[in-house]
Amino acid sequence: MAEREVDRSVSQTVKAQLALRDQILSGALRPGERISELQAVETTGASRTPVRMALVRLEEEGLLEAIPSGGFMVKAFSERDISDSIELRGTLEGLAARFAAERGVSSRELEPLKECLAAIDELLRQLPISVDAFSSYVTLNARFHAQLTELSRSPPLIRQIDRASALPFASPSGFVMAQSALPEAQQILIIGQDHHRVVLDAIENREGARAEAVMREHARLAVRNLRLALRNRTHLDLLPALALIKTVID
Amino acid sequence: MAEREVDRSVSQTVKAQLALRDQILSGALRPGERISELQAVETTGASRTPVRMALVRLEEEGLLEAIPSGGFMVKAFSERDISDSIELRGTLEGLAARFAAERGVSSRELEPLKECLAAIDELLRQLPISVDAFSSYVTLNARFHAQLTELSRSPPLIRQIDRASALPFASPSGFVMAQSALPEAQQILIIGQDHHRVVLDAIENREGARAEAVMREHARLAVRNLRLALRNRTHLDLLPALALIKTVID
DNA sequence: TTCGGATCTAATGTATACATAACGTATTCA
DNA sequence: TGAATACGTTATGTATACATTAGATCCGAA
Repeated sequence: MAEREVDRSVSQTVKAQLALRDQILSGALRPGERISELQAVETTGASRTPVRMALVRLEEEGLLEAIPSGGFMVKAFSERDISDSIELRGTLEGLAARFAAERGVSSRELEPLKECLAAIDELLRQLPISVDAFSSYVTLNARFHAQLTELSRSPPLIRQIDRASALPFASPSGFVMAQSALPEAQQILIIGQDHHRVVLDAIENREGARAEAVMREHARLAVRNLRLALRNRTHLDLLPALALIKTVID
Repeated sequence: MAEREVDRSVSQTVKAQLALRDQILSGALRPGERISELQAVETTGASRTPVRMALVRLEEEGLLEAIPSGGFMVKAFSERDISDSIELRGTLEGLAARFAAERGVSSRELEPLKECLAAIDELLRQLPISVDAFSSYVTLNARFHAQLTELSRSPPLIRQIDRASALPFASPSGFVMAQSALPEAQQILIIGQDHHRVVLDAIENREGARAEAVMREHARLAVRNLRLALRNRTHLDLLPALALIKTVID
């Protein structure tokens, strides 16, 4: 085992999980295909025990499906599955926003959100938006959503949102990069940012229903992105986990 | 290993998972307490490998928490955690009801739901409700909720609802038995059944918003049950997973 | 030629041995 | 007497050997 540098700081289980997830998302493992443990042992460098642990975790994560006779296979997702997952995430984020609004949030807690908002404003100031700016947007957007979720101060809800966002195509920034080449891209970013602004305003004014509705609509934006990206198939390579999408017969 | 009858039809992993879950819910393992693998090996009869698999699954299920330095501990829940979990479940069921209403459901698909409804009606006809009837109600209620979830025809959503209902106190019937001794019990059952009736009507008429709102309110009924049960501490022994609730200093 | 059965192979499920890290205790020094 | 360090014990993380089961292939019979 001297052939491979083993980083002792991370557990073999985590390493195997990351490696397998990469293989799944990159398409090296095809949907419907049974994952061979022995093969995974070879590609990840971990032994069977941590590999099996990683497989169980990836199943819970939603990327794998247990085969009744034993073992796991890569899950396949339809376009409907993906849009439903996004709407699901939006519904949960809506609940988080409502909790935040109803339960009240101090201006101190709101501070980092507003900083995030201002940073995105800064990004959008210069049009047209560069690819670098898109990349920065993805980071800031993810941070905004994470912080917003935290505002609910509800550990069970935060946990569920994290789980719902674990599917790469369901995450808040899942389809942002995919639109970077689309003509509608800049408009969509501007609209999305307005959603961010409105939801903070609603939370600040303790308007629960408004905060919830806006977050739901915000997720719908991602669904629109998904549709656009699948229609204009030119930049599908920017999509994460494209390999998991059941290709419609066309 | 002749000392213990091993049923080969179920995997050791599943057996260990069931046994450990029982121990957690019955309070044999206390919240905050580290779960010793070796001890679990002795009590479950499985060896360390399946025990570890079971522990990972129970963590994903939400009953256990990973300890940073290694191993797992039993999770503790506050009253707020539980009511949030119920509201979370209600929100997801609301989404399922809305999907069903918006996407349309054939009368053939609605049939089993209506049978379930009629069976509960039959139960409620005779007042006061016996303990046996309560028990039947729990079964029928669980079936109704499961079938309703299926109506959404959304695998990702069904999956999430199942996960949200895995926590025993968050499940649709989690607090039904707890109220069996309360004076308000019969009213609550009657109201709950009306929710069932209304949500089916809404779905049949494709009224998405109405179906969603009713299911949310329906979950609120469970929250009220929780509050009532915790106030009247006489029949707390009927509660599942009571042992997991952080006792408020009183 | 096709269907059924048997055997063989290879996979997963399980058990256990080993290594490493963490925690507790005891002893020593300040 | 208290605190810090070192050592020992016990836990978890990992690797691997073994067993059992499922799937595939091949042969034979109808």
